[in-house]
Amino acid sequence: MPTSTPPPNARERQKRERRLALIEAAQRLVGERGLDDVTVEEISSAAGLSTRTFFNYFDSKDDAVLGIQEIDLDAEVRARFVSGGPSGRMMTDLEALVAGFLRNAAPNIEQGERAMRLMMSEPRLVQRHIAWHQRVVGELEALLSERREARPSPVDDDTIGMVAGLLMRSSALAWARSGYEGDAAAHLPEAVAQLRLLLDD
Amino acid sequence: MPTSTPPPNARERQKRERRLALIEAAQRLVGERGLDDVTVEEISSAAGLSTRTFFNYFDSKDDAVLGIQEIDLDAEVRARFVSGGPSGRMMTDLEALVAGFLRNAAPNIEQGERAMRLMMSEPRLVQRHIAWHQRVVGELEALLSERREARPSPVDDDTIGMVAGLLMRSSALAWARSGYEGDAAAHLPEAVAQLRLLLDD
DNA sequence: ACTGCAACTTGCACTGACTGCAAGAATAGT
DNA sequence: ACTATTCTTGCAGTCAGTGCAAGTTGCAGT
Repeated sequence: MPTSTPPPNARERQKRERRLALIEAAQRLVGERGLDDVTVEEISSAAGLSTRTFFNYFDSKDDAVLGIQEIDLDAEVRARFVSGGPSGRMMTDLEALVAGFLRNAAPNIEQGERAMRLMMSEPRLVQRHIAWHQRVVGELEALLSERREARPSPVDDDTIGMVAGLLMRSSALAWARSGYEGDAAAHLPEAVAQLRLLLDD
Repeated sequence: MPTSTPPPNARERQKRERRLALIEAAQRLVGERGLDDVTVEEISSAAGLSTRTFFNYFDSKDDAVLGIQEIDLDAEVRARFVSGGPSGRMMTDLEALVAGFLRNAAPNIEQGERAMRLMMSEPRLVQRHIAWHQRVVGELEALLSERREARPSPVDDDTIGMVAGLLMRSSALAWARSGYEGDAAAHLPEAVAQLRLLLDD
């Protein structure tokens, strides 16, 4: 889960810093007192910003706690997938794509890990996290449309999208189970293996 | 998606009728004007109840629109699963269980279909629907714990739960694609087939 | 360095989903 | 009919979230 390249100007830099500060404040306060006992006003204050500004950065309180950010996929990974690659087999290529998405799921590993820990005790956060996966799946479906030109698949897009969502969640859970070793993408093979094991049972 | 047996006394009967009335009002109004343009007050009014009472029946506005109800699984289906059946193979038995859940996903087929239709244009409803699936998965995990005594599986509970969720959603989408023929449970085999097809690709 | 402009912050007022409380109404049981 | 229990409702309130406009800050060009 590497961070993106530092932005070029002061505005962008400030934007990024403020974002991180809001996430940090949100995760800390929620970790101390629980999701429902922390207000947006408190989070904003702790980050030195106004409540109104908070909502310039995040759609909702839960998003800040999760550190949810814009979907950003490496252009090379993207290009390869839409051209029918890397292997030409849908399941294998889907794994590569999911790994690409997982690598950019949170601003940094620490905040990603903290979000995972908070999800263990806050069902609403899980739901919000899954909602984010759904947005990724929406992006994926656009890619699938493009890919169909190069390499049609007999599987419907909904199923592919849902399996992608499942793999993302499963990888994150495997990461948690490992004690947060490496990053979530590193645990994707494990998630795939479990899925195959179940289908064979 | 059959309805449950009519309840025995006036109180229960009224409760059920009010619930149906709230769902009907919610679905109609949201269908006409969109989710964000309809208030809880309007829904409650249309059903002849107060806003305060609305929340005695549903946790949220979205739940009413979706017609979400308590998870209710047939006792026989439940008993068979926890004792290691019906076939002894996890994937096959999971399918039977998912079919059981699907059969009781909405108060009646009409309201289930209307919920599906509304989800097509309201992403927030999709998310709420998936959240309900998560609750079902929570119930499933309790069953898996019990079943482990009778028949352990090498697959972790999270993966099993997620595949159950995927199958529920996939069946519902296949039902929609068929023009709402039969019920969602009837489309489960199709969902399973698509999943297998992807894993083989 | 100065200037104009675009982007961003903030305070403010407000909406609507949702909640706790208590009084009154409706059902259930004897 | 009487009593106990359950449910409805009105009310007051919280807080997440939103639109608006005035003020501030960065940026680019001269």
